[in-house]
Amino acid sequence: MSKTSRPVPPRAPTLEDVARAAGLSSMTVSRALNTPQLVRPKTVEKVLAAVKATGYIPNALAGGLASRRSKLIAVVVPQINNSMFVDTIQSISDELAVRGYHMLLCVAGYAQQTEAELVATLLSRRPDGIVLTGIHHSTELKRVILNASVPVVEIWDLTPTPLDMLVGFSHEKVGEATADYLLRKGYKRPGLLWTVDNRAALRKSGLCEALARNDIREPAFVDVSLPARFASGRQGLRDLLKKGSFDVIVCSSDTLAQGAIVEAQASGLRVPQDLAVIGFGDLDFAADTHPSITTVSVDRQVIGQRAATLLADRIEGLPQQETIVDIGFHFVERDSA
Amino acid sequence: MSKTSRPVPPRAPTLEDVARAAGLSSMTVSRALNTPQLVRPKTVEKVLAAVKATGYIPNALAGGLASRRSKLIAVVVPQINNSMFVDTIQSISDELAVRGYHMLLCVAGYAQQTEAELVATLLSRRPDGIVLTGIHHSTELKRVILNASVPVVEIWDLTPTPLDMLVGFSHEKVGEATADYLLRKGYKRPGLLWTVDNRAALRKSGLCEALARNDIREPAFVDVSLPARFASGRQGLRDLLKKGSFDVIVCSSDTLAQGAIVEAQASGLRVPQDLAVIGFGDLDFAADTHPSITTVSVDRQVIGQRAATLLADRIEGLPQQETIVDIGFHFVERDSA
DNA sequence: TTGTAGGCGTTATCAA
DNA sequence: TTGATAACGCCTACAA
Repeated sequence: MSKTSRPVPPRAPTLEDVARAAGLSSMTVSRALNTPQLVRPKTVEKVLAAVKATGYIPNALAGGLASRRSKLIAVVVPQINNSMFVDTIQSISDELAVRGYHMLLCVAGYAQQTEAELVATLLSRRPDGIVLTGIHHSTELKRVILNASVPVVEIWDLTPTPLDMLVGFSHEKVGEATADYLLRKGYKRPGLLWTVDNRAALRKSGLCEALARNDIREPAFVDVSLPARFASGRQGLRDLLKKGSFDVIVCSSDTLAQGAIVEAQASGLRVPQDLAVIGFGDLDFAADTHPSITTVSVDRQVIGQRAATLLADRIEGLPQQETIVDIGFHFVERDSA
Repeated sequence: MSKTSRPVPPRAPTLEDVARAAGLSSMTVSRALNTPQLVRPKTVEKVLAAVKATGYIPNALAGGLASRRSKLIAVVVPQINNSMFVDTIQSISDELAVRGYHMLLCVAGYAQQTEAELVATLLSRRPDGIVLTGIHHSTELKRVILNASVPVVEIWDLTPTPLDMLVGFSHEKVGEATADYLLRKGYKRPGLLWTVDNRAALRKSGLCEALARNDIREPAFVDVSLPARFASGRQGLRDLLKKGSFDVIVCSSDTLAQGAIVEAQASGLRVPQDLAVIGFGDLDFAADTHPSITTVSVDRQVIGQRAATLLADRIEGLPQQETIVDIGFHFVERDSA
């Protein structure tokens, strides 16, 4: 009165179970699933039927262990809830999905120590590739990652000496382009509303040095904590206006610019006549605010798409052209400055 | 003249390598790393030294295969670049990190078919738990997921019959609360600016039915595609104003509300005197726009935090209280309505 | 085109 | 407290 029929297997069906059901060897089933072109069509059919019958779901842990390819890409970003990065993350995810990879997403915060530790634990998943945000990493992280000899793409920055591959643009040049615009438009008294992160700092120094070369000395600025928010833009402008008088406010992101514009208007200043405002990023609202925001456009989706493509190509041994990609940027003149 | 010294092992060091370096068995090394309290302190020291010396990084694929616990949580969301979800994702990620799990993030789009397929491939990673957005899933998805008998948390919605666990709130009630507010404030001619997703639809029907019970018939509305954007708010209001005249515009998100407010102001309407606007979500800018946005506040971070906690507790066999969590919401009266 | 043998790196289990 | 052995489920390599 005990084990009469099936003892109800509590464990998930394996390749072996499918093979048994199909009257084949497990190896043939594996081939039918992964490289069907190497298997007789009729056999493939049998296998697929058996898969459906058994409810088989492959075990990628076992597969990855055996094949040494996990089909996993680890992505490390400082923050998710940051308008700058979400679009990039989404496009990485989309492109990876097309290529058959899954995305392991890790939020590192802006502390280097944390990033090094995170990457170490991520490597235990044996990802086929890693995406890192930025190019400033602790030596510990570099050591670990180079030692693992896993393909890496750094994004959102530019350097002639990346760890491996890179997709980004020059933040210094963004700063310079902004300075050029200010000079061309005849602005003389700029004020800065600036978030405190590495990339923003580069844009700031590019801007300030270009201004200095034209005899405009270090502008007054207000630091803003991350992520950039509308409210910080409003508050930041209030703080800035206490420090002096300005004809233009340059913001390290459109979100701050949007806040600054509203704050200016709320305090009776006309934008751009009384106070001009410049943003960065060309976020989706920038063209539609009132006035629309003069800003620097960066294709955040392309960054993700190219990064994912670089990794997948490298992993799959496909020929690669450039592995250092400057996606550039362009200045967008609108109504706010 | 060949293999004199180390033949440079191209493969990553394994437990075996560490064991050799420490003069122990691999099993002891494994214990020292995972359950140090079961190993003599001095032995643990030796192991840690050997780990550092060899540069050992555990292989979670092998570990997961052997232990049947992957320490991986799969998270499925419709979109990342959607202000509503990012905060939840970030808090899931944060909480999971604390608990020692990694997050596999998948973007499903809003098509059910896609979600079912995605989850099937996700299950091949043998995640210890899954987070699904919403409660509307294809029967295929339900079958697959129940069959896998993996802990599941559905988020951002409420139902007495979840697949497993659930953290959310009632969208119908949000709609009703909004209707109550409209009635209390004496608004008679509402117009709707509404995104086309399941949850928004629930809020809409909750709103419309409550209005109907008070003899206000189905309001005019304009559909907006996802993700909700500032520009859609502006354009949407233009479209809506062609359909009739209104004393209040109810938006399915604060982002739309922000756009609608700017559009109203740009066309000479005072908010709220000429036209009131109500949003949803209490996004970070809602309190600081001009006028500030009357909206419904939802703690998006708590959703993520609770979801992660529920999963981790369940996985680790910890006692659980409620597995259906209504985090509620509250109406926030500000200046726009 | 299909099958066999062996190993991927870890942990569960039992023994010492 | 430590070690030996046998899975875990799949894929590489080779053989038929």
